[in-house]
Amino acid sequence: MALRRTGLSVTSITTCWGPDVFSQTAEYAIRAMIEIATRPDGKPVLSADLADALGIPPQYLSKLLQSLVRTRILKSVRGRQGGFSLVKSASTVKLRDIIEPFDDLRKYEECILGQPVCNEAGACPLHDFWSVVRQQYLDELSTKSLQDLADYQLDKLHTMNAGLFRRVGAVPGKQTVKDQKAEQK
Amino acid sequence: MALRRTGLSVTSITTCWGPDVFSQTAEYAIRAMIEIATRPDGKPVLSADLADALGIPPQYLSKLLQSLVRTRILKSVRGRQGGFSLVKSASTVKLRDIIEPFDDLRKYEECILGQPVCNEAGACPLHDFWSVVRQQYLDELSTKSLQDLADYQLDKLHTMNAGLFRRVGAVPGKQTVKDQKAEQK
DNA sequence: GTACTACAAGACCTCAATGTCTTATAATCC
DNA sequence: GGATTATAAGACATTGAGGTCTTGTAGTAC
Repeated sequence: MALRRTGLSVTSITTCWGPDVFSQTAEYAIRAMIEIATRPDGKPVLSADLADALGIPPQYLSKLLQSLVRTRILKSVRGRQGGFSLVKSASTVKLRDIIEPFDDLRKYEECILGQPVCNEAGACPLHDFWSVVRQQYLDELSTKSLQDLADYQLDKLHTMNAGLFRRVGAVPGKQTVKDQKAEQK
Repeated sequence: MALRRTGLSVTSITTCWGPDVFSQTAEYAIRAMIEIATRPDGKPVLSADLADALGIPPQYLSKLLQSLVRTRILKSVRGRQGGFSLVKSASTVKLRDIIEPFDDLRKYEECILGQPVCNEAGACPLHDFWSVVRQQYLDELSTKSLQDLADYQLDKLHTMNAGLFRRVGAVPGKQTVKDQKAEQK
């Protein structure tokens, strides 16, 4: 399964790393939104703090959050006491709202085998199977809210206050970027 | 959803085209295998003929098929009367066998949200949902055989002898690359 | 109003999947 | 055995997602 290289070139077809449900960008967005939603108070969160807590490249996260500001599910405040915060309640933000700015869901309307026409009238061999799975996925995106995700995450953290997660930003006493800078002085 | 470009660079995060179930390469492989399996006789099929019938870049398809020869689900014969053909019966070739050389299915063991640990003990907010969908998908890969896919395809072609498919290679009288060359002379 | 802080935004870099080009090699027909 | 046909395989080109760097701009504290 590993790449087989001889000299400078690839002998066989380069092995790809397989399918992703979300793009890397969308995955970052989901995790960041959950993190923001689980912060106890509604205070704006610094992009750098989020990046630090979640292990996401800071600059990249910043641009990503700006995109979400543009789609009106986040707002940003500049200057001191600034940062990113939710525009509306987490329960009204659906998973789909977070993903759509990055992953084109129209992809799911296309045939899984790339046939130009694939519907009930003329389907590809995997149509029946895929149409079921696809619908489950799309339903989940439209149904599940940010609140649901945040609740789940908080519940987990409380019941098993453990070191299983790298992300502990929601835990009181978490060291922020600001704290670290203060220490260095 | 479209790319927003100003001058040479991209203003916002480049919009990705979303998730793919199969990589492009694996998709090609599946379609090629179905095509080979639906050829009436067991005669070897030319790579160029397949590429032509399926609209796949010929050289790329050639390399891809060579990979499948290496994994022993295809065999190739050089020279005249040569081409690619199945090693064993289509009913013993599972969808998984076709995909695995290209798409790393271990990807499906990982967390959909990229958390280092995500199992029953400590799950991400989407774990319950995703573990169901994932299993359905993996089951389909392990269960469905090339014969199933070929039967489905042949059935469709017979019942609705229509112009809905670009691929008509299984239809008797199909013009092959060889035919075209003959015409040009 | 000046210094500071934090978001905003475009240019640029990297890498892997995908696709193309060219040459080598093997099998068959005559 | 020589011409022909078709696979084999490495080198090279392309493209877009992901990621970094640098500079600009806006808001706040004092």
